[in-house]
Amino acid sequence: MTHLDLAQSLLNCDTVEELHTKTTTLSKHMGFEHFLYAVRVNVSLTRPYHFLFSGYPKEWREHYELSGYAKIDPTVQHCAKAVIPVIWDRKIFNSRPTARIRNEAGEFGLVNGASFSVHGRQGEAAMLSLATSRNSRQAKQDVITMLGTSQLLTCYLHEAIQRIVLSKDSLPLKKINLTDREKECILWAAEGKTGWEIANILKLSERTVTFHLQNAASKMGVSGRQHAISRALSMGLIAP
Amino acid sequence: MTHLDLAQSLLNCDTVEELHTKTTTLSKHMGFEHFLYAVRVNVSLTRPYHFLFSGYPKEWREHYELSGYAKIDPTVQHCAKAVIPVIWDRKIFNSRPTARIRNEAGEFGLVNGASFSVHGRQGEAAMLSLATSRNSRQAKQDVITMLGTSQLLTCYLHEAIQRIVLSKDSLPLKKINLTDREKECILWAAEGKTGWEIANILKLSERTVTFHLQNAASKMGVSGRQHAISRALSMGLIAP
DNA sequence: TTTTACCCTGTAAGATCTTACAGCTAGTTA
DNA sequence: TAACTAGCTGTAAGATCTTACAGGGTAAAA
Repeated sequence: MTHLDLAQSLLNCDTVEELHTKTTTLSKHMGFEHFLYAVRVNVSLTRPYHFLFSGYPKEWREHYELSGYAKIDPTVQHCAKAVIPVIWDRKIFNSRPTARIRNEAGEFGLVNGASFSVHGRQGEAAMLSLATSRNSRQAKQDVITMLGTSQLLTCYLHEAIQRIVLSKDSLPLKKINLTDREKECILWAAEGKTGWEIANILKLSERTVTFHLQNAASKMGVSGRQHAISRALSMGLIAP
Repeated sequence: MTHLDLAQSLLNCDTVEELHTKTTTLSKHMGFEHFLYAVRVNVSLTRPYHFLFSGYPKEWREHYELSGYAKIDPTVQHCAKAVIPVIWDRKIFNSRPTARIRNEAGEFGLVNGASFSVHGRQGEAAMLSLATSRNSRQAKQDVITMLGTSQLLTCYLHEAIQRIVLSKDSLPLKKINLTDREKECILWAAEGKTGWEIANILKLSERTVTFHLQNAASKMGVSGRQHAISRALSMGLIAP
C-alpha cells in the first residue's frame, strides 16, 4: 500500500465524514497528529466562500478564530501567494505577534509542521497544514522527509474536497452550464469588445449578443455585463 | 542533500540556462531522462502567453508541435482541469489518436512517466511532465514512488520560472502596480456596481471613480471598464 | 407529441460609460 | 525647491449598455 494508493482512496470517499476519517488516518501514517485544510472560493470577490476541514484541536481553532489570527498568520499569507510549501520555522514566525501564534499553537500540540498551497482551476485557493506535537530534531527532519508526500496529499485532498463539497448543488461551485454562445460572448466582452463588435466577430446581430450575455448573467445570478464577466472569470467558466 | 535542498536550489537560479541545467540534473537524480515544463498565462484571454521549458528531445517537440498534439494530448487536458498528477498509462491514452501520441513519444525515449499540474495565484496554469525511456515494471513503480517528490519539484520549478521568467519586465506578469484606490474601484466594478454606486461606497465623487478606473486601465494597457476588470482578475491584481 | 434546450432577432427609452476638456491638494523624493 | 506620485473633482457630448416589450426557428429528449 503506497501513499499514492492512500491518497487515491481519498477520491473514493462519498461523504465529508468519510473523507475526514481517511485524512486523519493518512496524516497519522505520515507522522502528523493534526491537519487543517481550508479553501476560499471566489463566488463573490467581496464575499468569498470559505470551507474549513479541520483535524485541529477545537479549542485552538476557536481561539485562532476569535483572535483573528488568519489575518496575520504567515503560513496563510505564504500560501495565498506562493505555490511552494512553507515549513514552520522561527524565521517564518519572526515578528512579535506571529511568534505568539506559533507559541500558542504549540500549547495545543501544533509544534512542528508545514503548510502546503494548492490553487484550483476555478480560482479556488486552498491550503493544508500538517502538524505534529513532537519537538525533536528528528521531528523537524521528518517534516522535510515527508514534504513530497505531503504536497501530494494536499493535491489529492483538494481534488476530493472539490468533488464532494464544492461541486454540490447549492454550493459555490455548483455546476453552471453556460452554452458555447454565452461563453463566446462573455469571452469577447471580457476582451473589451462592445456589443456591436462582438456581433461582428460572431456574425450575429447586436441584439443577440445582448441576449446571450443576459442569459449568462442570469444563470450566474448576477446583474450586468461587468458582473457577469468577473463572475465567469473568477469561477473559471470561460477558461481557454 | 535532500530533494528539498535540490528543489530549493532552483529558487537560487538567476538565469533560464542555469535553471535548465539544475532541472535536468534534478530530473536525472529522480530517474527521469526527460522533462517538459509548460505554462500558460492569461495576459489576454484570446491570446494567452505560453512559455515552454523543454528537456525533451527537440525532434519530438517539433513533431508534436507540427501535429497539433497539444490539442488532444490527454495529459494536457488532465492538467488543465485537475490538480492531481496523471501517470502515463494505457487507460489515459485510450483513443486511437492519443494512443498514437504515446507510441510516437516512446520512440523518442518518452516511455513511462507522469504529468503534474500546478496553478498559480495569478491564474497561470502550468504543467510538468517527467519521462523515462525505461519500460520495465520497475520503471512504472519508480514513477509512483517518485510521485510526491515530482509534485514537489513541479511546485518549486513553477515558483522559479515565475521569478526568473514571468516577472521580468516586458514579460506577461511584469509587475503592474495598481494603487489601493484603483484596486478598490475595480473590485467594486467587478462586483457589478455602477460608477455612482462605487462613488457612494468609497465616499468619492463619481468622477473620481471614473478617473481611477481609467488610470488602472491605462496601466494595464487595456481600454474600457470591462477589459480592465477581466485583465485585473485574470492577472490576479485584485485578489482578496 | 410535448417538452426542453439552444439559438436568433427587433424596437425604444433611459441608465451608464467613455472621452475630451481642465484644475486642485498633499506628501515624498531628488 | 522642483519633480513626482497619489488622490481628488468638474462639465458635456456621444457611445454603449440595460431593460422592457415582443417574436421567430431547430434539434434532441421524454
